[in-house]
Amino acid sequence: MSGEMARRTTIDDVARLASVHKATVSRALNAQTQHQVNPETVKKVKRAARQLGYVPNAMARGLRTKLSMTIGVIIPDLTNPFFPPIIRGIENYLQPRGYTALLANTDGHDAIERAAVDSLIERRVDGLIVATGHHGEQPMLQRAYDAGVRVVLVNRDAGGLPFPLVAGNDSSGVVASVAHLYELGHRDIVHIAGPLNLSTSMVRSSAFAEACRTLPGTRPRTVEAAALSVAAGQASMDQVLSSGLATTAVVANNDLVALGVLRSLRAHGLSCPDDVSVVGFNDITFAEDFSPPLTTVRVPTLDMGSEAARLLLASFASGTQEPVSVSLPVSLIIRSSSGPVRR
Amino acid sequence: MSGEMARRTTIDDVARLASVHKATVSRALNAQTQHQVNPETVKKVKRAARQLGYVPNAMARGLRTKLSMTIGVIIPDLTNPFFPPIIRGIENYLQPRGYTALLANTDGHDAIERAAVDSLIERRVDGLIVATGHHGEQPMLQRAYDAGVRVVLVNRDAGGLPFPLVAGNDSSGVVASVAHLYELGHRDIVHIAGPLNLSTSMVRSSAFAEACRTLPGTRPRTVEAAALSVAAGQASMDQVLSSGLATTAVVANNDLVALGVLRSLRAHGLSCPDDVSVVGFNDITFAEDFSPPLTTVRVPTLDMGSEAARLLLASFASGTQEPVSVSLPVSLIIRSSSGPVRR
DNA sequence: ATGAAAGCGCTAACAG
DNA sequence: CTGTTAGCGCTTTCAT
Repeated sequence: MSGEMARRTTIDDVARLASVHKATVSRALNAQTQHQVNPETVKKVKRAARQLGYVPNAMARGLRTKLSMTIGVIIPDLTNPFFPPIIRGIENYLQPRGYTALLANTDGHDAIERAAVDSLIERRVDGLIVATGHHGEQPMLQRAYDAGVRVVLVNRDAGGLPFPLVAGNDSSGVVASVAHLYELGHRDIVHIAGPLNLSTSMVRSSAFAEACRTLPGTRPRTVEAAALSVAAGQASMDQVLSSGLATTAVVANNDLVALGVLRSLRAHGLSCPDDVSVVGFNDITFAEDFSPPLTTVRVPTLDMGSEAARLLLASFASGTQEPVSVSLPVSLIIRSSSGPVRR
Repeated sequence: MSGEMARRTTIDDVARLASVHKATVSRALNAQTQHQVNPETVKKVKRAARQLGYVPNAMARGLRTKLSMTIGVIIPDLTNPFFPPIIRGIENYLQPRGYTALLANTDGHDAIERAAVDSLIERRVDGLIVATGHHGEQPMLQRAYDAGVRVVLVNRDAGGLPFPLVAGNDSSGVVASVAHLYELGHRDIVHIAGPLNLSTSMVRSSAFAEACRTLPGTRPRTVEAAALSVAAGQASMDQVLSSGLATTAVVANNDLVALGVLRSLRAHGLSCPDDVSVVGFNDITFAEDFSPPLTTVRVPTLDMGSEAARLLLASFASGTQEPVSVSLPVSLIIRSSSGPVRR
């Protein structure tokens, strides 16, 4: 109806109403520089700003300061309950420090990730927190880094890139899982690994093999799931069951895969844990509500997020970035999906 | 180590390398204006841009064009599996059209939402998709609208504001739930409503009351949960059970609340559905994996998201915004948490 | 088909 | 303590 959209009020409008120069308005409205302005003037300026509903233009400011006060966060799959708490941890750290997180969801698709990184660089994010690390993306992240964008990896490492990584201590989690099953009498243990281009899959499957090696009498086996999804986990377990080989316990790469295992077991008329014990990884929300409640490894997701953010902002302050790796402790949560081996 | 961060390459750098004026570079690199440039020149410019790794500065462009090509998306709770699919629906529509979604998570907290909206307006988002609608936020959204930001609401309506709304047909879902329980012989049905400042809570609890009114012999009751969370659902059900009043079925405001009900039942040594049947709402991921698998109302979340985005972009094109409301069909998904009333 | 010039809204020297 | 000036990187008239 109104036809024209009213022009947004600018710093000049505020300056005019307050009868000062726009530079003074800028100083008065900025916490950093406010002290260089007469308190009376500050009050006058703020009143004018409020009266006009003035909201500074972040694009103009960023263009001038070469700072966007924005951090790009790249997530492989928002529908995996593992990631939202990490995001919250990141935001918890960022928000009080004046930074905003710009989320990009890649669906695990490489082309989407490329486009996302481009879009983030266009917006001149000051840094990047990347949860999609995998082997084969060197060029993309390297380009980001060359563009002056600091990078911190979270959860997953990226092959050969000298970026800091914040992750849970995956090995110790897997070792604890295997030991738990061993104590319950299990010897025929299958590991359903994730795609092996992910560092977490590699680390966990190595830890699995190593743990079994130290435990006498185990007959370990490893199967690689096609993806980190419920469907892929179910398909892998279907395959394990139809192989005919004895299997009394499963260590899954993560909870989604474990859930797929649970579904497969049910579809085959098998009981968990009476026929097969299952252990997951991550302790996602709802893991305790599955049928049966899932034994799994709890990872401190909130801390992972905030620690990654902390490392990133610290690298702004120091100007340098050392590839320190932070390893956070994990703990085995024993629920009902694991039990004594059937005799 | 390197001390200085290399200056980002600008359009002038590209112009110099290609031996043309920066205006020509701008035209050559922009799909809209590319046709006004000699094809040879375009090729030359693109080669230079690639060689320098040139990435245009979105802040500079936005400052000039007064378009950020960015849509703010305000979500109450990212850890609720109901919302990620909506976000994906939004992104699916936005991305191919050159827009980027800027996510803001409010944790259902009003102050955080206010800060988020401010931050989005500072960044000059072209529009807002709001999933946190509730009574009492008029000033905030009104301010956004006055600032030239178009708004579309999704899932929840906001009291009295003339913004388009995209939602599921909640009434029909509740009616179907109640009818389902009625057919199973249930008469003592409790509705655990969400906080009544949410439109969805109001709509669903009215529909519940109305449905029971048309069904002879029902003894309906309604309890209001303190929040839309598992914990609040569990607390409400604890309260219902300790009231001593007969209850054979529960219609929960959403799946999180329903999950809390399941936990409460288990804690009280009651069986679902043998002692009490439970119906949820939304059909979140994992609802089928709960113990027992949850009977619930499926809402087309992906479609809700993309439809909201479509409406928003349409309002840019038309220049006007009519408060059309889109109501999407829902369907009752019957699983194992509902069964015949115990006799 | 290309170049020249102006300006989006802001902050940061530099004066005074 | 405040005003002046310049310029961040881009697009868009307006010329030519």
